[in-house]
Amino acid sequence: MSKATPSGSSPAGLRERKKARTRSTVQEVALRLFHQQGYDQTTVEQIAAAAEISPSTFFRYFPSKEDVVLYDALDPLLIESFRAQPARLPPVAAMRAAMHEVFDALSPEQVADQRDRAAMALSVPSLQNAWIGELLRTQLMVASLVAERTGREPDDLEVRVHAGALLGALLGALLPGTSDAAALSNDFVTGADAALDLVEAGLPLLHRAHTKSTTM
Amino acid sequence: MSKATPSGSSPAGLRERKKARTRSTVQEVALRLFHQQGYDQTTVEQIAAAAEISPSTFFRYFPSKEDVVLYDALDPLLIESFRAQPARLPPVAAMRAAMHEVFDALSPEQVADQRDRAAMALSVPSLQNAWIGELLRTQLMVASLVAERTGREPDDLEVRVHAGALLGALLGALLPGTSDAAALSNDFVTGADAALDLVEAGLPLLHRAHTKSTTM
DNA sequence: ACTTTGATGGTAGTGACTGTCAAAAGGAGG
DNA sequence: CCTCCTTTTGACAGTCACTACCATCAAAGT
Repeated sequence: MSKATPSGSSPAGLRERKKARTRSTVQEVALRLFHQQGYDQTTVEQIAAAAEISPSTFFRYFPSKEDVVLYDALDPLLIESFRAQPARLPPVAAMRAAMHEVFDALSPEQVADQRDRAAMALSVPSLQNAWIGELLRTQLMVASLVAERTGREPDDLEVRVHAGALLGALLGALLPGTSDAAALSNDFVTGADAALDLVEAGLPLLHRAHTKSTTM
Repeated sequence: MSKATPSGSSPAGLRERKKARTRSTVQEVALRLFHQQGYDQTTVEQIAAAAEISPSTFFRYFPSKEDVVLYDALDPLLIESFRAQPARLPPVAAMRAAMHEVFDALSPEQVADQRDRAAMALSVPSLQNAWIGELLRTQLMVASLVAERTGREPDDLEVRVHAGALLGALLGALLPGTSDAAALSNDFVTGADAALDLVEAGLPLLHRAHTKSTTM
């Protein structure tokens, strides 16, 4: 009651702001170290030292070393945006719109950071697994969003298969070494777009030889 | 020259057979322990002791604790079968045929083992990630198989997206809690079939409202 | 100022995994 | 059967991620 919010952007108490700042500092420092010496060659102890905190504190901010790389402040935004898309848009279109909305608002610098993080997550084997795991959780969430959007149950077979195909397609496009991909050249938004196009077209490759095998 | 192969099935030297036997013993013992006390509660030391080998030797057979669960002797068979399908079958149909061919040849006991392993891999968080990671590698391989089959390059965008959608769809069907799924009730082959049906049908859910957004 | 709450640093441990080395066991040749 | 070579094994030591547990110290509310 007695306070006017002091410095503007962050509405929360002083304590919370310090926490947020520390978390972001730790992540920055860690990513820098990873970039310099490699992920496996960097110990948590080093990160903690460079960020001027104790190793114990590190694990209070990030449940594991992997999470320093995986933590993405953008995710909630993307979800929110996806959910906010007009209800009648089919899921793929909504996903496309959400991606554009979020990424277009980013500074080039932020986009570069995103790409770096993604590149690292995909190139380091130990991170790969964790990253994909993250994607899985995303799939489940996307499934429930798709469910919302189509008025079905989140554990409906069609919904899950749909979400899986959607995510899998995106992943396929983003994977390192995909050729067509403007994905690699500029922003991966372009690559993702291309993938979504394919899904919308019904994965044409599938139907080349139009063999309809009965359910058995 | 001087020896007739003594016991039939395994053509290799005595040494190799012992290795194979040990590996399979270790896996059996480990899975039993995991089933009894849980994955996280079982230490490598315990497994080694129960299998009557040293901890060092354990890691010579399996690069990590996770791999004891993940190692699947069936994978190569599935790949071989997929590859052996008639060339003109579209990939989804080929995948379906391969799955049936391999799983139909299994004893009910083996099928049960498969399901147990899958259930464990999906329910234990640490294993989830590793398992999905394994799937990723599978995706890349499926991509190259699809490439063979369609005469395209393995790093072609369409090929990768296709493989991703295929795997993602399967994953969506197999995920715990999927409702329609005969997947859970009997064999997951049925669930997988249903998923493949959906993909073959072009993911109908997608096209409800036929909004065609231009590539931008 | 006083209390309660929550964040921090330190210490001690567990457990997965790695590297090295010497001993045992498989396999080929005399 | 004995010898030489290769591979497999076990034991030891060490690293590192991660987990309590505890005492200290800063923030928030009264």
